[in-house]
Amino acid sequence: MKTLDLKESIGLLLKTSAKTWEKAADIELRERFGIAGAKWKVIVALSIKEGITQKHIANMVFVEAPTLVPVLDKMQKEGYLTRQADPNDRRNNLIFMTKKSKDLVDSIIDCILDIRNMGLNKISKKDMEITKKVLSQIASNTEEFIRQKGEKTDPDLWADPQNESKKTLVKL
Amino acid sequence: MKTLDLKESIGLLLKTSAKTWEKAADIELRERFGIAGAKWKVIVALSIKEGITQKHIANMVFVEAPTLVPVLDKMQKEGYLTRQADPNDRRNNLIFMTKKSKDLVDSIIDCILDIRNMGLNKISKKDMEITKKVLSQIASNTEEFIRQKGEKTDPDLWADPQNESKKTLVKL
DNA sequence: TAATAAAGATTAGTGTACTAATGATTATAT
DNA sequence: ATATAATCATTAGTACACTAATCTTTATTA
Repeated sequence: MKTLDLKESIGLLLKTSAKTWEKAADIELRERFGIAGAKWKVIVALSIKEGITQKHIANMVFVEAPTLVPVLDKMQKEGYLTRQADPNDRRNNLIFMTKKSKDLVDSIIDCILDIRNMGLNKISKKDMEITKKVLSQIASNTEEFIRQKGEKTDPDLWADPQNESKKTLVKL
Repeated sequence: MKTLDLKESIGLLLKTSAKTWEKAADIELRERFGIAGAKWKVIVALSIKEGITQKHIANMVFVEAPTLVPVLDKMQKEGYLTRQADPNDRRNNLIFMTKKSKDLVDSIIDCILDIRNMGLNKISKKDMEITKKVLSQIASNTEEFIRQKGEKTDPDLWADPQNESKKTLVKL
């Protein structure tokens, strides 16, 4: 019977470092602003462009639309954003920031940059560039594989004019 | 108001590549053996050492003990493993493989290696080494940060004699 | 030894994320 | 022009992962 060191599994390595990073960010954002979970990403997305659809936000933060619904519900209830019917296309909800979230944007971005500095401590710029390239290639390889298996892989991402083609993602 | 390119967020890059990798692995394992989700990791963990506690398996696959309970329930019902009371410490459930899962081990490991080859396509050995080092450093940085914030970070991992000290994880 | 603490498995509750299906609306095509 | 297809938001259902709390059993300690 063969055996395999789970600690050598790339998938687990990716998963654990992603999980730990997210937890650190969550702790800090919660401590400074009481913002938990996926909320900060929505605020940053809206700081880039307001009055966009829920689908559009979902693409920007790399989740499916239904995942976002309860998040937006809660954020709306807590006064971070408003939903407004699109007069030009009544299928759309257009999302706008409130003063409460606009006032937070700069501090949140500062916080994210602090977390980034902390997380990348002792890592050279060059090594980080290589890592980004490798992770993009991994994402590209596995996405292509999934596509070949006939399943979908955030296809709206490439179609979305807000995101300037596949090249942009690979640069990630 | 500041702004920040979400595509430059390390956390999101880690999360998306981890997610896509996991999805690819899930598709392939499900297709070949009908094994979904976290099951393969449990089988690989047991192939390393049988008759271990649920807590021990949880540590090996980097999840909390309660997360594993329903997974093991299902695997037991499907005949992949058995739970046996530990005669020396009646708090423990010792987990053993069945013939059904033993017969699968070699094929599962082959499959994991195939997925690894696919996922790492076009990535040089050297770049991958650097990436592993960087991801380990990121995990180490963020874990240290979380610890300083007074929260726990899989502490059992360091205490577990099966894992040879912190160095092992960093080598990940 | 008796009280207290710790540890393993579990349950309950929450959050996150997915797919599939639905209803409303808009686009496309015959 | 009308039928068909596609799109957005949402609901329902499933899965997974976490924390907190409980039960049982074992360790520690006063």
